[in-house]
Amino acid sequence: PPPNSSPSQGGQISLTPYIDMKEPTRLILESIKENQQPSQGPHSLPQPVPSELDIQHLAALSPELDTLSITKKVKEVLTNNNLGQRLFGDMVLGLTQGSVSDLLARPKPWSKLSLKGREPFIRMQLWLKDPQNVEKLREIKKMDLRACMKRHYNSVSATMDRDSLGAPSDMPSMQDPSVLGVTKKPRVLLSTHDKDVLKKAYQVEPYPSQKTVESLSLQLGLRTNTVSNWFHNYRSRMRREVEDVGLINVSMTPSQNPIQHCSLSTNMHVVVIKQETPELSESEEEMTKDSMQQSKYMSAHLPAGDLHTPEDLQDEEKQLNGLNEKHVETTSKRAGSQPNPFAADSPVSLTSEVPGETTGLQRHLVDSGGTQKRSAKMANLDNIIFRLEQAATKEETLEWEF
DNA sequence: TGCAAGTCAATACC
DNA sequence: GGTATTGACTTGCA
Repeated sequence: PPPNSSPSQGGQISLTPYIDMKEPTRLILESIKENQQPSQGPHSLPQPVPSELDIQHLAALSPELDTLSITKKVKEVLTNNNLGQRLFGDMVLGLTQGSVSDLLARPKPWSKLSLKGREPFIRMQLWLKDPQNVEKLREIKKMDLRACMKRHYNSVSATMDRDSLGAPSDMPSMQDPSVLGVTKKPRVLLSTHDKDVLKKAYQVEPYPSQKTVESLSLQLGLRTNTVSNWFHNYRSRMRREVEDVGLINVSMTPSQNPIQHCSLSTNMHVVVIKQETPELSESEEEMTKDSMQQSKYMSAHLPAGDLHTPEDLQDEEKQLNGLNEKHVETTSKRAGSQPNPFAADSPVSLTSEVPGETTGLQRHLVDSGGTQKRSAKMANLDNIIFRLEQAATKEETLEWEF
């Protein structure tokens, strides 16, 4: 990394925009600003090749990019041209296949990314804008293939040479870490039972004390580090899942998405059940997206306090099993469009700022027709809003079923 | 010191 | 063989 900047987190890059910036960076930034949506076509002009420092400049100075559409486009181009994630990761992003897969499948919204986290998206955007992007990768792929074949040929002949010299045929290759005196630590594979126990412990205590970690590691026969790592990873992945909800639902039709089960905070679950309507009109699909985006918004603003009690958690599985019945019951109980006592002053109010007026979402529903089904949905949405806001003010706990 | 964010890389899965 | 998942690790921050 360059001496005057830090690649990750917290805006440590202390650069003066547009003053010290090298010419290529300025040109690239201008081109990103010009068109924030990814584009690819014959009219694109060749880009200057950005350096590592340029990328960091861009991450710091770039306007907001649409990470979802960037990854969507990248996936499309890679798939259409039969280019693998490994190749793309190696040659374009400087990341491994697993990281590329993760990034493409679960892009974080731009605003949630650290400077370092933004770099791959800058690289993707620049790659998409490069008119020769596919050709370049294809060429590299061909060369790679040839190199592989050459390596294979060499290794075969080397084996034959060894054999002819009387060397053991099972002699380890120099790539083998054991040859270099490095003993590879075998990967820990947690059993389903282990994971179940850890998940249950997480529900009760997402940030376990040292004592809890030790007791869990004893109980499961794992190293304390493994238990701690599991909690770190699980928290991080749960958070990401929450962020995904909005992004994923934008591109997913309700028919593809019968049940949404996600944690809204580290210890709070939301279960959204698709209503059994055979077909949804465009406006109704929009409504589903809207409500999920609202959930996403809320999730980012909800308190991280412990909203579960251990007693409730014991019944979690039962509750999940009986969701359909509960859903009907809850919906019908609240179907009377219950007034929301927190609407006016809640810091995360989703309802109209003017009391008595309908929200944009409500208007949307009214505009799209006044059928009974829509009324039920409106009531259901009221219920969602009401409960989200209750949770935001910590006045209601536990599982939410909509 | 504990945490989040980002990533690697082994393994599972299709 | 390509992609997805996930335990482990590094880095930087508060």
